[in-house]
Amino acid sequence: MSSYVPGFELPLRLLLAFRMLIDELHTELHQQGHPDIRPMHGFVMQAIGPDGTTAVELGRTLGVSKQAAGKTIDTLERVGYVERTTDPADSRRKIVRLTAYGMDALDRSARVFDDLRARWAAELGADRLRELESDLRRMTPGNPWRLDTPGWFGNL
Amino acid sequence: MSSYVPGFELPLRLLLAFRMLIDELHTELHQQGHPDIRPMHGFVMQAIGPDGTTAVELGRTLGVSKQAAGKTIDTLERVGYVERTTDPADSRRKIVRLTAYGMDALDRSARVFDDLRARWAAELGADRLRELESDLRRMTPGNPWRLDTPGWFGNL
DNA sequence: CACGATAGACAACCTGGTTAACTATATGGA
DNA sequence: TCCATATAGTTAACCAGGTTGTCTATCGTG
Repeated sequence: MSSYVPGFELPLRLLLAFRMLIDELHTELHQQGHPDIRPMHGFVMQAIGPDGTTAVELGRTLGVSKQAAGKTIDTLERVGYVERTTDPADSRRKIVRLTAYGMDALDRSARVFDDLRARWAAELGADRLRELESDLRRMTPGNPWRLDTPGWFGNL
Repeated sequence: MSSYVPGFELPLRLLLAFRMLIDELHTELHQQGHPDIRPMHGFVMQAIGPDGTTAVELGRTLGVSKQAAGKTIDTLERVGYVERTTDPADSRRKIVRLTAYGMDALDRSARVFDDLRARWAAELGADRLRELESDLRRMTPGNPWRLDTPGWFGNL
């Protein structure tokens, strides 16, 4: 709105900064052979991890029901980012694993984020950026790898 | 997941910080007579503004179709945050205005965000917080009142 | 070996987005 | 003045992704 309230700016700037980075990442990925990737996919693939996981476990990690996790896996499978294999040790379980294409998306994401961070460092100075990260780390204790973001966005 | 990639931390911390503020805001609001408010409502009510708006205009502001804006208005109307009145000057238009209850939600949000910012200042020091905000402002040029967040979240 | 727990699939439902089609009303130019 | 065009809002059909509940198959243990 028009009325300037200092307290409003902090959350909005944090969100804008996040959106900027995510948008730039995906513009890059779309040009680098990943036209179908969406921001959510990155979170899910991070949650799947290098060793694979199951729908139930993925649901717990993402903060959604196992059914919702199953649907998400369906989507990623259709795009070619994951594949399901049955667990030889337990025929109830289906292990979801990243494909080479999926791992490529994660590798490229890491590289793009590093580039974007370097751009921030060039603009702000390396010291200021480190301070910014340190301050954010201080205000958001715990590991940054909380991947329940899909569940969180769900009830926005 | 486990492999530490510096570039990944920045966006994740920005998002975590945003989520923390939003979650704390809504915990507060739920206890202050707004049990039905959801994060999205704040954005929409900000977009409606003190003078009211129409569904088409709101859709443009939020970055969604006029039909989606209409549905959102329905929801907010049901909860009691907005009311529709017909424009006497143009009988096609229906002006959507915040109710007193809706304005109360915005007022309380502003106060809670100010409190949260004060808590950050107490933890980080006022100078560091101002630097953090200044750095974010520098990296996210433009006004922070881009309210197309609902549309943006839509295709996450 | 039977029973409780677990993994996954399926169905029905909700929300909030989309596009398309339709009605009613304004508006501006011939 | 009248008609063509543009605009506001509603409705419908569809989609994605979340929910809960139910069902089957399999595991593991007492």
